[in-house]
Amino acid sequence: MKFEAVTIKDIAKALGLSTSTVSRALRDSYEISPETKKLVLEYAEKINYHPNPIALSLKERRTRSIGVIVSEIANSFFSQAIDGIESVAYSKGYNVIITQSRESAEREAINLNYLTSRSIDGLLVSVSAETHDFSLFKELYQRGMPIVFFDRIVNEIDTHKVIVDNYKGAYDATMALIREGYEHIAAITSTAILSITRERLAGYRAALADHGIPVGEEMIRYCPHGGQSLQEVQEAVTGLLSLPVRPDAILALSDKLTTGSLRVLKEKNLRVPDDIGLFGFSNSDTTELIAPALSIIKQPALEMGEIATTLLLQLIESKHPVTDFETRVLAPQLIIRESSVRKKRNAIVS
Amino acid sequence: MKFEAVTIKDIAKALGLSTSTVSRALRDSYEISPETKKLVLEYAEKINYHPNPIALSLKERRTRSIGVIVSEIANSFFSQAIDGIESVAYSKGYNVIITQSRESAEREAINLNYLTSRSIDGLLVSVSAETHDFSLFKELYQRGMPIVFFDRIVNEIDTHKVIVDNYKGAYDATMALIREGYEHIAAITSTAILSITRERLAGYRAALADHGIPVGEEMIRYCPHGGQSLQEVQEAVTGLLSLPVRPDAILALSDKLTTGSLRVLKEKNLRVPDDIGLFGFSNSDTTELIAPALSIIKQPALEMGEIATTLLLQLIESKHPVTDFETRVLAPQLIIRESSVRKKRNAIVS
DNA sequence: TTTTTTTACGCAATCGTTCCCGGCAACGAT
DNA sequence: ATCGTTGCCGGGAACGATTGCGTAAAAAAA
Repeated sequence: MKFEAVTIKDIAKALGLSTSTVSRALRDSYEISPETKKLVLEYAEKINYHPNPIALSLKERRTRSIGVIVSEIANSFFSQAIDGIESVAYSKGYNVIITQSRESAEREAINLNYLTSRSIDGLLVSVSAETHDFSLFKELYQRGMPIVFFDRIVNEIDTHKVIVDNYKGAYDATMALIREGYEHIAAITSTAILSITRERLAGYRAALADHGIPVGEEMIRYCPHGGQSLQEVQEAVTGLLSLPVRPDAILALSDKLTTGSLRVLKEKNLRVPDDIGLFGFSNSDTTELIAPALSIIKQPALEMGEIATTLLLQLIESKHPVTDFETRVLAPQLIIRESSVRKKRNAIVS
Repeated sequence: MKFEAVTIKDIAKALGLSTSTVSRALRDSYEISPETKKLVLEYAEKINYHPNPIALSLKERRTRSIGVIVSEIANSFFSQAIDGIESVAYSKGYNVIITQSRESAEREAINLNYLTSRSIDGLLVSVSAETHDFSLFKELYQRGMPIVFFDRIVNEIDTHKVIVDNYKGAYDATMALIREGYEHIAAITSTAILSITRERLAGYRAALADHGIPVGEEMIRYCPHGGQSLQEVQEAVTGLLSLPVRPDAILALSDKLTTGSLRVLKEKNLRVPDDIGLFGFSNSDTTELIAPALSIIKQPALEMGEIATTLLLQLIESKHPVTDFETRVLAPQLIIRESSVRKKRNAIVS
């Protein structure tokens, strides 16, 4: 089960040179005569020599690999983001090590430990819904590990961040519901500490306030595990429906919650959008095929992954310590389809 | 931008010992006195020592990381499989390096090169739809790289493989369509060389044959890029619909093709399942929400990833060369919903 | 011809760790 | 008093590559 062996020593031995000479020849050093270079290069090519990246890592104290922590790979938003991360990383010669927290702070900590013990050069993080304590990240960051946050960011840590304009996304979606005549708009979201929750709720609240609609706190339901289990969503929706003033629309603030809410509403035989409207954040690529076609706020996930990776690599490869950090805010895409449009009309697939 | 430094040398220096002693103490060697061990272990704990995995890799000639090549991460089947791969790998202390071929043989070759040059210990592969030439894999495999294929396998290479009973899946789905009264059942698939295409088509053909239905080759359409672009699917479906005997049902043989076909049928204002039935392979988790609720053949993707990884790690960690290989065949799950059930009935969400 | 400079290469240290080989006490046995 | 043992530990060579420094021979300058 051994695999390959050809090293610089083999070349040196075969050609009667020293390893230093071979190394320099391969790196095209000026100290090596053209003939020797040619000799070495041709021989290296012939026996299919490739420098051992492990040895290089040891010497240069860098691994050319970056770690990624997301809550779940099999989630449209994250798999699209990883897509972007991967393409940028590989094009620059880095590889990507992916871990998932499954919305658990504990697993997140384990992954963090694992990744750093594997000596990565930098870290891309979208924190879990459960994470209340950011001290692990802070500590790591202060010890010099380059970190870029995306989507679910940590405000207390001053580094590059990539997000979508969550406030605007939620504001516009709520506006769309209001314009459609919905009056009692509820919100379902994951945990309250999450940056995306705060920003999106703020947009939701602002839109209601701007229209003189009172914002009842009972209209906001939190799913501690981000909708990982349907039960969580069931409880949230059921709670909303049993309110004195029953909501006539739901704004779901993340991917899993959007489809989850629809599932529950269908179970309860409620017609969307007539009995109750639905608008939600989602990056699933089948939302238009769903009945009713879902109105969604879509994030440019791929682009976010690309940008985050580009920023991280800048951080990693910068000679001087970076002190000037930026937060890239991308525009969400609002797609209004059937689930938020009250009056029945012919299904015009947008 | 430097990150941590604490090595075995630091411990040795601080404690007035040699590096060999410290190393042995940490590895709990019998040659070290209990007091020294205690001293070393406590100090190591105190200064938060972690062995440098790079140095170990160099010494042990193994990296404790495995490479993965799939066609697309943001595809339900693969993201679920990766989920399984990840969980097994991490539990055994391996990390996972993921690459995607995007159904291109060229990108696949590049990734293959990249992964091997990063010295991975083993490889998990689901080949791209375009790959005609398996010589790169063969060569690599013969040079001693452990490889396990899953889903889209390479029959010519004798190693562990993990698949689903594609024949049965397609056979049963076709049967279901026949039983429902559909008479002209077409098939849409990706390239013909792909193992899954061959197996699934065989099941499709057998079911038709068993019912005395002639199998017209014009009823089978191939999408060279596996449905990566909708246009491909559009052409396939349009071709089918303009046939002298118009098909009254479509069997889609992969994830992208199933939703793609539905998209095209909707564009053409055809009612599913009344104008035309649809059954397809899919691992998307929103198929039941789609209108009409899709009848699907679902693969146990997570389990496939887990098994493939377990087998690969066995290969990697085996002392003796393995010669006895197995092909694990898992059962697909047939979920019959609305898209393949002709007569209208109340939407009973299964 | 002698001295200086240039050219072209080798030696050895380094990265962090493991492990083979020795070595030196202390101890019991002869 | 001498000889093996045993217990504990250090020196140093690997693993594969880079790189500062030293130096022979060849070329240029004196």
